Amino acid sequence: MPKQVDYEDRRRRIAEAVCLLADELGPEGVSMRDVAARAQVSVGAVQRCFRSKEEMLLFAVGHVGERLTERVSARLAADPAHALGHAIDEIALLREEHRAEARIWLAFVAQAVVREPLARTLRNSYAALEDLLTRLVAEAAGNGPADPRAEARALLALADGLTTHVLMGHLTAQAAEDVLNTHVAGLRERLRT
Amino acid sequence: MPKQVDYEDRRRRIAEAVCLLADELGPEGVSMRDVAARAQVSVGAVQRCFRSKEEMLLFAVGHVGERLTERVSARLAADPAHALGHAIDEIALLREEHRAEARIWLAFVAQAVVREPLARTLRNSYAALEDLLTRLVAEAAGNGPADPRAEARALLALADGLTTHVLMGHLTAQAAEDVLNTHVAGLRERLRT
DNA sequence: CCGGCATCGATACGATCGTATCGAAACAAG
DNA sequence: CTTGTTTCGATACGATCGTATCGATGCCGG
Repeated sequence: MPKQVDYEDRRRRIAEAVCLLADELGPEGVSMRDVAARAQVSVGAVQRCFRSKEEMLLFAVGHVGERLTERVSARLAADPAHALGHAIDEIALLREEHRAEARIWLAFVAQAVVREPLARTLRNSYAALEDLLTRLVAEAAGNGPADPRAEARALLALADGLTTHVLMGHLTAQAAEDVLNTHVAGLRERLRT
Repeated sequence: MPKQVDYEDRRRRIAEAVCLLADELGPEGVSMRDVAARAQVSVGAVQRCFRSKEEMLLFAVGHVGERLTERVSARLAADPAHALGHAIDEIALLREEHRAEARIWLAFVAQAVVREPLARTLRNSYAALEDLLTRLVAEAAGNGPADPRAEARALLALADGLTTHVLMGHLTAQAAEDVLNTHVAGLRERLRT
C-alpha cells in the first residue's frame, strides 16, 4: 500500500478555512480556490476530501455545531448551579470572541431555508439545544403549571434573535446581554412559584 | 423630448421579480438575467433602472420593508385596543401568506452582516420597528418600573428568532404563535402592576 | 532496486455571472 | 418627412465559478 494520508484531519483543517472565509464573505462567497489557498493545500486536495462544494459546506457547518454544543456541555458540567443562564448565554454567541462563529451560523441558517440538506443538519442541532434547554427549565421548575418546552423554545428564539440583531449592528452586545439576562431572571421568578 | 418611460413603476415591477427569485434561491442566487426574464423585460432594461446589481437588491429590500411597516401601521389604526399583540404578530411574519416575505427578509439580514450598505438599510427598518414597539409598550404600561425599550427589544428579537425557526422547519407556525402569544400575555401581566 | 498504485497539483473546460457596448427602433419637434 | 434624442434588446466581454482530467511524484511491498 503506497502513500497514506490522514483525511479526517485535513477535512477539519479545510473546514476551519471555510469558516474563516464564510465569516468574511458569507457562505455563498467562498470558492473552492479560496478555501484551498486558505488551508494551504491545492484545489485537487480539497476535491479529494469532499466530493462537492455542498458536501464541504455541510461538513463545515456540522463542525461549528459540534464545537458549540461541546462548549455548552462544558459550561454545564463546570457550573451546574447557574446552568440555565450560562447555557443560554453560550448559545447566544454574544461574546466578542465568538462573533465569527455567530456570523457563520447565521449565514448557514439563511442558506438552509433554500437548501434542504443544510436545513436537516441545522434542525438536528436546534433540536438538541431545545431538548437541553427544556431539561434545564424542567429541573429549575418545581412542579408548577409551567410548560418547559415552550419556555425553552422562547429562550432559544430570543437568543437567536438577539444574536442576529447584534450582528447587524442594531443592538450592542451589552444591550442584548441585558435583555437576555432580564428574560432569564423573569423566567426563574416565574418558575419559583 | 422623445420617448418617455415610467421608471419608478418599472423599478417596482423588477423589485417584485427580485423578491420572487430571492424567495426561491436566496438573494445571492438571483441573476440579472433571471430577474429580467421574471419581470418580462430585457436585461438592458434592468440595467437602465439600476446602475448595478447591488443597487437593485437594495431597492428590493427597501420595498419589502416598506410593505411590512405599512401593514403594521394599518393594523394599528384598525384595532388600537390589541395594538401590541397584533403589531408583533405582523412583525413575526408567521402567517402562511407572508412566508415568502419572511424568507426574503432573513436572506437579506444574513447578507447584511457582510455587506454594509444593506446593513444600513435594514438597521433603519429595525430602528423604526423598535421605536414603534417601545411606544406601544410604554402606552400599555401604567407607570411601573418597566423598561419599555428593553421589552420592545426582547419582543423584536423573539419575533425574529421565532420566524427564523419556523422557516428552517424547527418549529411549526402554530408553535411559534403560541410562544409569542404566551410572551405577550406575560408582558401585559407584568405591565399591569 | 523496482514496478505499481495512491496521491499530488496544475491545468482545462464549460457554464454562468455582472456589466459594457452598439446599431436599430420609436417617438417628439421642426 | 427629416432630424435629433431617447430607449430598446441583443450581443460581446472578461472574470470567476465548480468540476474533470492527467501526467508527475513519491512511497511501499516484493
